[in-house]
Amino acid sequence: MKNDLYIQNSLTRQKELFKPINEGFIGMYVCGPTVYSDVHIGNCRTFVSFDVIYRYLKYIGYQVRYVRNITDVGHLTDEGEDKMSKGAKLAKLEPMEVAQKYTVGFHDMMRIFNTLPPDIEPRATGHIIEQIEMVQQIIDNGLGYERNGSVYFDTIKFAKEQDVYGKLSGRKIDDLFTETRDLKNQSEKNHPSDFAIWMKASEDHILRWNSPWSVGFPGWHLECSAMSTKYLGKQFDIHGGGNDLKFPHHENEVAQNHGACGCHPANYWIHTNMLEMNGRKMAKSDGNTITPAQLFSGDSPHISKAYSPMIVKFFMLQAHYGSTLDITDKGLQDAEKGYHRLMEANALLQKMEASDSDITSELDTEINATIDKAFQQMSDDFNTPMALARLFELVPKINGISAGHLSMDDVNTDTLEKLKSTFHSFIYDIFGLLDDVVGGANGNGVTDGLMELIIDLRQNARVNKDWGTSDKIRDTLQELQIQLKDGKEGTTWSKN
RNA sequence: GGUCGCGUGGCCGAGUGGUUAGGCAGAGCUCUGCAAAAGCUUGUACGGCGGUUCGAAUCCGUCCGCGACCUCCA
Repeated sequence: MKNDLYIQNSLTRQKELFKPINEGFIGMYVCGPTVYSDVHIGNCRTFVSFDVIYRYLKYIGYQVRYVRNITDVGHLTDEGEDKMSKGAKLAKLEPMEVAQKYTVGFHDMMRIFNTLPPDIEPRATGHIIEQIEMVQQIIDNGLGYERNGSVYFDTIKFAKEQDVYGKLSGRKIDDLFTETRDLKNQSEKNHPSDFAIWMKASEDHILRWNSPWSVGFPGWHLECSAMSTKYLGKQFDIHGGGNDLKFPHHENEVAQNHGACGCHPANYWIHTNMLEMNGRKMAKSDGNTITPAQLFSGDSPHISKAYSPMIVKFFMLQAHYGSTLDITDKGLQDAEKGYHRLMEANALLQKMEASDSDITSELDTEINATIDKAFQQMSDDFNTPMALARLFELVPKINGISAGHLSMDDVNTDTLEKLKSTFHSFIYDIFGLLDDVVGGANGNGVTDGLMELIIDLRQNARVNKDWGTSDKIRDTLQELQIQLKDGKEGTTWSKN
């Protein structure tokens, strides 16, 4: 089952065989959210993607330390104003109040999507000392310079000394010389491509700390370098984030790590791609956006109905993390049906009893081959759509056995167990889906009991050919979003 | 303008130098009191034009279209 793992490495632009620095252990750092507003559905996709990666790494037996930060300082807007204090002024709240509010909201959303919490979730404001130390190291190594209390990273000197800057984001250093965008404090810098690692605070800047250079605050890119180094070491295995962070954030992070520690921080860089809606980038400015809450409530002009978090998650899993994914109402509707089909097949499967068979049939061979393929494809750069496709190939087999079309006698006892554990592992352990579909799955005794009673009454009516009563039960339940399914073995139910 | 990526059947979305992705939708059939669900069967494809090759949707070139990034961004 433990196939070799291959990862598409953004650093080399190649799919590479994964080899951890320390056998059996993985250090993974993922850039977390800036907590100055409600979490965006695009953020959710990124963190769902990395959750699946985290879960799979653990599933195949690694001990993983997953570090995902909370950015609560230093992330600048175009106006040069700190996002935290900007939000605070607008809402008349303390900056940390704003950070706290949206951090809690973020955690709630991550829980709703059933993602696992990271092993360490450090905050930028909790690591000011580490960041100041890193600035000092960069200065000591000759790659940082101070101007009027702010400290800048010397990208030109770094680029001349080592052929590193620009490698990750595929930027040529020459292009950096032609950068023309006009930004605040640009004149203080030796060169436009230099970036702040410590910023002197202006009078009205609320978030500020003492430092050897000025009362100020750390540059945005610094926190990730400082915290990844602190918790994972100077060199670790995987660094992840949305691909919009490649430049400048990740590129600058790499520069800082070189500047402070003289080495490249991560062996494998994983970048997730963007979520679009109706073929265009999501943007609040032109209304082409939807919030997680709107998806769950259906309260948006872009969708026709509500979609549960698990449907949205399943929809995301149908695309590879490295591809852009287009949210459309139709796409979500299709995902809903597919998700139900998978969960219902799983419910049937988990109830199946083996028939003590040890024969090797064609069906048996096919099931085993498909299972192996599913894991093999999941190990090929975490290809969730391919793994899902393999599970869907197995669904007709499960339904076929259940319907009596295929025979359980053709399935080896061991194979059935393997099939059960494969479905369970993928659905719950690896994809992190929850079952909000199949009746009885949530262990709600009262509901299950009532449903059993209703199904029993309807069955009596049907035996007596009292179609009026049986159809009334069926139609009324239908209105309550409960679907009855008459099969050979009796009637089951599920929620729509 | 620069850099990178993409263009697959009605829709979404994988993948590969020659062999079925998968989901949803469609068609036919089976089952069913009628349905639903389920099962079986089935059609439609790789942006245009060149090139490499025994063979390309898959490699190369070019054109067209789309998107992302270029110090707000997951």
